[in-house]
Amino acid sequence: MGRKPCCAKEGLNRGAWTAMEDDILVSYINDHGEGKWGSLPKRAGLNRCGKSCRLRWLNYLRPGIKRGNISNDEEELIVRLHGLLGNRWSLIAGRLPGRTDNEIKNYWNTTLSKRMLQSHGAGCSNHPQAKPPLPPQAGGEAQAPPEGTSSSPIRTKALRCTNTVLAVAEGFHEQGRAAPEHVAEEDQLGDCLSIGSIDLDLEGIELGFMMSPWSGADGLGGQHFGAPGTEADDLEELLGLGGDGDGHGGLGDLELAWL
DNA sequence: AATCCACGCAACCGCCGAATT
DNA sequence: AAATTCGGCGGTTGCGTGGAT
Repeated sequence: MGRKPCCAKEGLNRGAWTAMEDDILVSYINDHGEGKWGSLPKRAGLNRCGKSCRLRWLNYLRPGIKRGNISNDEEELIVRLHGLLGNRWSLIAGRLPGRTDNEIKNYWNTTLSKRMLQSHGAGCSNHPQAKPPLPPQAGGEAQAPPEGTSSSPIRTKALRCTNTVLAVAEGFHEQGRAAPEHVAEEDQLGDCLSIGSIDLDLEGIELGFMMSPWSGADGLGGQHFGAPGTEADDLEELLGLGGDGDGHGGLGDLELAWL
């Protein structure tokens, strides 16, 4: 119900994109902008599925894409963010301007996961096969915070932070938001920080996730938020979610703890 | 020189939530 | 309010390439 039939089974081109297809897609999007992926192939004259067009554009053709040569800073950030967020590739990619979720996912699966295994052994909780921190449905409720409490999960929606937003412990509320959609919803942290040249924002990090046992047990990032087993209340206080809603000092502490 | 194998990457698939009708 | 469509995400697959045998 509510699901459109798969468009990829009706004689459409599949597999690797040709240079001509790329040209058509790029010129069309340059003229008409992104969006309307479902009807784009028809309008652009491409014999491709809309999803395929979107993927090609986002992962390869979009301006500003960095390809290859992931720097040490970026790699370190990926490891840290993966420790915090798990396999939320789009969320991680949102913190790495110019990088795509697909690239980061591939990089993790091919390079970093092996390194993690080597350096942490087979039991490493950051292995990609590790369970996601918060199973969305009923089975995972045991780990989820109780409903109706101030620690209900914050929605995780990847938001790009391509604009430089420098937020330090002092006065970050006055700093500009990176994008209109960053205008705070009440359940979002809505804060950015910067590591070197890499901008971060903490929007959408699930509190429940950060409290999940495996994210901080032996991983590479979670423990920076506090010792494993940190009480939810402590984290709420740390994040300023349970108090007066200001969250000012807590986030400052958080940043310091993380960095 | 030929074959095999492992690796990296691009692309596909299925599902889900948001938006729209 | 329910049904439908759209956009996006994460997992997986398959192909091309380079190194080893």
